[in-house]
Amino acid sequence: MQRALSVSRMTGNRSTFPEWYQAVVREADLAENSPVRGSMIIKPWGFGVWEELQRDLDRRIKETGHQNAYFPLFIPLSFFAKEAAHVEGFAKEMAVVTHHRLKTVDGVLGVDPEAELDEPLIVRPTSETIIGDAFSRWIKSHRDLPLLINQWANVVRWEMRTRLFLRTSEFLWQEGHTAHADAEDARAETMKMLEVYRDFSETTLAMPVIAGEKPENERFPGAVATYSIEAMMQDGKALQAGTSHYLGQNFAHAQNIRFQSAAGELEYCHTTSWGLSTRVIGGVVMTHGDDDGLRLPPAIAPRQIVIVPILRDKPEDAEVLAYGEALAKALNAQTTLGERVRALLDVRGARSADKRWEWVRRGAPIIVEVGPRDAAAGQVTYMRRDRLRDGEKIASHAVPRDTFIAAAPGILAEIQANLFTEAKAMLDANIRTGIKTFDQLAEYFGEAVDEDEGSAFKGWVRAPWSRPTGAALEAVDARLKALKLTLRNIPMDQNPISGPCLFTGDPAVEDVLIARAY
RNA sequence: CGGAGUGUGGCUCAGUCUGGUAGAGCACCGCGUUCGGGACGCGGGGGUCGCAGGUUCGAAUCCUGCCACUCCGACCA
Repeated sequence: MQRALSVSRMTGNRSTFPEWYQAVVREADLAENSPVRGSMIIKPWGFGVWEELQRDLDRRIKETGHQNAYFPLFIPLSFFAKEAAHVEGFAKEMAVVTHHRLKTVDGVLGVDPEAELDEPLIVRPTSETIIGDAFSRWIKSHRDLPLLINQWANVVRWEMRTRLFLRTSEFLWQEGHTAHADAEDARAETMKMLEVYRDFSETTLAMPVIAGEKPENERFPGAVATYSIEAMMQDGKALQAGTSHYLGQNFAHAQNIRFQSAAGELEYCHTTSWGLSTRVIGGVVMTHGDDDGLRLPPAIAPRQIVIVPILRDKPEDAEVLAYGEALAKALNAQTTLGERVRALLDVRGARSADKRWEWVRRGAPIIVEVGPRDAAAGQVTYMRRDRLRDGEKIASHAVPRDTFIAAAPGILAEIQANLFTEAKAMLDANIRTGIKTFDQLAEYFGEAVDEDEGSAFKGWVRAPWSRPTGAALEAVDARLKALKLTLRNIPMDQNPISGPCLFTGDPAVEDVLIARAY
């Protein structure tokens, strides 16, 4: 039997994992590279996934009291320049608009040198500055606070090296921006949205994560504190899947975001920002994909149940189609995971075997076949994408039609839970504790990293540390970098201190996560 | 921007060393037989061989320069 993909994800050779990832993205019709360097085309099936998860996250954002708005794509350079650390952090990765007109000279189309802008415009890499500017005008009184705004937008960061979904020059995301009267309220907001991301990731994406605070060297430019959720991919590397920042009064000072307190004093706001991007689609691929392609959690599958009719260009086809249509209708009338079931009868004129495998590669959670025999017997034959194979054999189940209709919402919920459970087991089993010294860490991850061979699966290490800062932290970072490792975050859920600092030998204050990362 | 590799039809690649009418498999179109675990036969469409120069009677092939992509670094959601 031919396999769905020509590359396997689990070969023991890490260098093939990126190839497997790209194969799944392509074979599942999620996205493709575009003619524009580093920018991708998100295809209908991939964008459908984005729309489903966007709808779910948008609901959560609104339920926590935020309102959507939209701010400009272009940010005046002067706006950006107001917060020093922010400028420094993004200076190397910005797209800049300098002209507003083209001109044909000697038959060659080029930029009109006379159309230079007085002030360059930055294509937003993030919108703290342009939204902060609006906040400075919107906020007058303590009665205007908290101001809770979110926008869905595209942003551009001029990355050196790009990968579909995981890192593209242009990507889609939501960015929340809020202003508060005091630090306590702003910090509570930061933590609240971190928790929204954690729950969204685990419940909707079925992607288990570790939520925690980023060490100071990994902070968002201009932030006082940065928090992240980190997910473990099937190659053991960490993917930062969402971030939430407490910005203190840094941006408020830079942009004059002030309010008059109840006591009549002028005070600077405390602000936050938080974002989650199309990157999580890459995370879903690398969390749930297998050697047959993508496996989508039902909550974000554009089609949760795909019915493939077995057609033979014969009169009984009409009966099969009618049977399939009635089945789709009955399924769509139900709810699962709090929403209408999304079932599709695939009536395209392709061979049914090809259609079935296309839906396997795309990750449709349940694939149903209905043929003349099913129609005659009043039954359906279905397969679950999360448990497609029993060894080499495809595991399919024939059940009475009404039984299936009644059971389908529950099966979808079970698939959703099952994908999470599988991924959670993988995460839990691969966080190594008990490493006491840096030498042990180096030994564990392999001191010499062969660039061609890659290295075997290692997962993450969780170890006590003394939370060094400044130059001491930079030294730690440099030692880790030599092992291609990074500090991921300091988990919110802390264990009792199990020993001295892995790096310095000083008394530890907490655990930190160490991993190779995307 | 550094290191390595690759550019030949939608995809995977052969052909390049040794210059001589651009190929294969899959995909696509037509017809027929099929269809319940990735069909088969016959016929067909589609490529200025990454781009620009050069050498030559003749360049996918040799030379020079450039570009793009992939992987590994640096950067980063």
